[in-house]
Amino acid sequence: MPNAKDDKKPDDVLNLGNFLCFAVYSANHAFNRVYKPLLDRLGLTYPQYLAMVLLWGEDNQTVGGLGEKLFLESSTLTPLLKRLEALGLVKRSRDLADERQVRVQLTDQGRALREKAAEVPQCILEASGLEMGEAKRLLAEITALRNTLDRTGRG
Amino acid sequence: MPNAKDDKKPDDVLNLGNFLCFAVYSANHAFNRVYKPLLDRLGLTYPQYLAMVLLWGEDNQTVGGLGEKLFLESSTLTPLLKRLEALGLVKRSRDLADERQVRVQLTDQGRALREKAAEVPQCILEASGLEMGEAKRLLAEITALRNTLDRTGRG
DNA sequence: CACGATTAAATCGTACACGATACAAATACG
DNA sequence: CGTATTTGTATCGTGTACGATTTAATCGTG
Repeated sequence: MPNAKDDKKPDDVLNLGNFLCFAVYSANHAFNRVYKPLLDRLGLTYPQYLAMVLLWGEDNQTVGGLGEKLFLESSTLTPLLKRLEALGLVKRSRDLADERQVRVQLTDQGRALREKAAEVPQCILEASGLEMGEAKRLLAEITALRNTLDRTGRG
Repeated sequence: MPNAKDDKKPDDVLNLGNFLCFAVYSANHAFNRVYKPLLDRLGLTYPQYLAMVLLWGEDNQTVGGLGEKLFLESSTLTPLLKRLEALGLVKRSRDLADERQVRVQLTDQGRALREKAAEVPQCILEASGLEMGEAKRLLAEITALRNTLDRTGRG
């Protein structure tokens, strides 16, 4: 009788369906597709929406501060924020005390968009098919996974 | 004493840390960063690696077949596969029976790369900090979530 | 058999996403 | 003080990713 630890076929190891990374990768794409029609009505892309959520929570953040929370580099954020500025949702200006930093402020239009975006989270939760409790548990597990991976990826 | 269901501050709803989508989004980026140094040694990007995994499992697939498994459009896959072809890892050729389809075949070099890539999944599992059992459970939950989202995103 | 409809890839335009690099402002330190 | 180093953004090049469109091949129906 084969050992329970060794009786996997070699195919199992390289079957994409068994890749946790691929589950995450494809779930991310699936979220994107669900968000798309909702965000189209706001004129935002998904990463732009995430940046706006942060700014709605705390205005006048620096590029670096936003990048740290979003796990994004300035090479990604700078053009994204410029697009938000071109849309008239934010204003970017050098910090007077430290001119290396750029601060991002919501415009009136940017603040107003918050109302129109209010229903989005509920729509997403429904699309996930999860109860609030399940969603929170899964959220905690995936966040913990991300933090572990991130320590490896940087340490 | 406030009702347990209603005593959340409005901020809770728009706190990025409570977004399941953001957990998935950032976990995906974190996986990418862990994979990068491993895949650099193979000369592959992460999506290219996923495509190769599928081809190692079943050679001679069509572009559409790969796209269905990877949840990617031909507009994404075509250039990706052209890069794999330029690397000498695959060959692309029209299906003789149905010339609309393009079939992707591994070259000897592409097959050989499988050996060098063999240790990758184990490295990733270790980086995730999860036991095999935990990883499998999480995999199943995230896959189920993706499938639910996907039904909404398309239906 | 013909011809409109469908299908499979490819192409194009826009928007992430990152590493490498550049550059200016701020800090450290002799 | 004045220069070396560090820090915060921005820029550039490469590679996804998708929707809209195009093109060519196949299929369906008359």
